[in-house]
Amino acid sequence: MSSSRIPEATVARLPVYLRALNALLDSGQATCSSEELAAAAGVNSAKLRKDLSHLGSYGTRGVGYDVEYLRYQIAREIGLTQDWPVVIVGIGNLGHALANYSGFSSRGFRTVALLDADTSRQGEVVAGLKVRDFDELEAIVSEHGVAIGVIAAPASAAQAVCDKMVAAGIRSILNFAPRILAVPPGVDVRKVDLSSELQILAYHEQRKSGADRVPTTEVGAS
Amino acid sequence: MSSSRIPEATVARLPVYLRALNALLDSGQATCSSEELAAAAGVNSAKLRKDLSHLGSYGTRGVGYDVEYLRYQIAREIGLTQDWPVVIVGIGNLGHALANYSGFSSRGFRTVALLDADTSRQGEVVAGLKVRDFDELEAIVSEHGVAIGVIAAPASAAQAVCDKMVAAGIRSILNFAPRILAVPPGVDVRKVDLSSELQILAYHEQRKSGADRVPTTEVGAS
DNA sequence: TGCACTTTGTGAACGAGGGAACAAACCGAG
DNA sequence: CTCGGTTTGTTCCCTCGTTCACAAAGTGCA
Repeated sequence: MSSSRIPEATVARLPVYLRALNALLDSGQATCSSEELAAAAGVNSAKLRKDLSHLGSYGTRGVGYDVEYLRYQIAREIGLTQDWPVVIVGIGNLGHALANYSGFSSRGFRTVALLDADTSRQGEVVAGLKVRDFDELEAIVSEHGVAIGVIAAPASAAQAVCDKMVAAGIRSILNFAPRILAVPPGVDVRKVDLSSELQILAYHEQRKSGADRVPTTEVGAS
Repeated sequence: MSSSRIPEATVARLPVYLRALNALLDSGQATCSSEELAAAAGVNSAKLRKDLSHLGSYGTRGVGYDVEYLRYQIAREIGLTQDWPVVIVGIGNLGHALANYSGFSSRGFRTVALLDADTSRQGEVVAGLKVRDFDELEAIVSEHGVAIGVIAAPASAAQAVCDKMVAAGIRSILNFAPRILAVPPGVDVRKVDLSSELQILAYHEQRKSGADRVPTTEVGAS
């Protein structure tokens, strides 16, 4: 059951478990039960145990999980025991925030270059890195073996940036621009869509407050 | 089939359809087929049609959908025909980016206040709004009828900010801090987790490049 | 009007994910 | 060694979501 394929939903939760384990480790806890870890991760314990069972049997019945050991196993499974060089394209407001975000530079990920097509931004130093020209992308990818690219450019430029990234050999893209990206097979794109998230909240909020205003009782059969 | 409950997966895609329709409208297209719209939204046409069928029958067989009409219907369904006042708490790098992000201020959402507990940040003007003290949250929420809050504060402060928001009457929260938030029933939280997204990409990237390096053939039975 | 053609809306099969419940395994006391 | 208590790993079942395939409904032309 260990090295077969891990369900996508489980993969998406592994980073959450990892963060919860780090927090437990910081608080000095050596072992934890599935109940404890599940509470810290915001899921129920049955789901947690099933998720972990996809990686292997890393717990001890009657005892629980060794925090440090489990943390390492999850990190290894995700691939954080190796170093991932990352390139960020588009150093506007969002690009600045991402470059300075500690979660990006720490723990397995290393920002090796900040790029922008706007010459007025080039040369500026952000988070210890000088902003370089977008045309240098291919050279940088080759030099550092970059596999992951982050697009923080405006929507109008996103597809062009994406195409260049793919041409340069990048096969995993994190896209912050509000645009659907077309990529060839074998390239993964994950999008972080700020306005979509807000709109989803608005939908539910409308239904919450609308329950006492809009009756929706049009079912009155004659 | 129109006004019953809409599946969560469909709700999550409605903003994508809305954006695709806006793009079509900008390019001057008056009608579109499900195939066209699906391509623009990055889904297959069967899924698109089923999603739209949950809202009602807004298309014409043999013809397609009227872009402007469908756009309005989706916007109404999401709740974007009304105005949603929003408060952003935590005006660091990310808060700056969010405040300036056009997708937040336009189209139904209006940022009414930027708050920060750090006195050194207060008074600064960002995106036309002066940064105010976090303690003013409750007054602002009452005054503007704010239902949606955005947390861009550091992880260590996120839960405290969340609690204050809930106490002030906010029932929908968009959380950018890397921390699981505990909220009472009736409050919705959506999280945008930058480092999780990167880690998920890393996982898949590892499997892609690992296929020719790590054999994973430990199945050799004795 | 009648017919060929296009496109939507939906029914049904299929697959993935979630939750409850339980057997298997481990610990520690006596 | 045995037994009670605890916690994991797994099985079963149900719900939700996706995809296929097709009938229903419209258009335009002869």
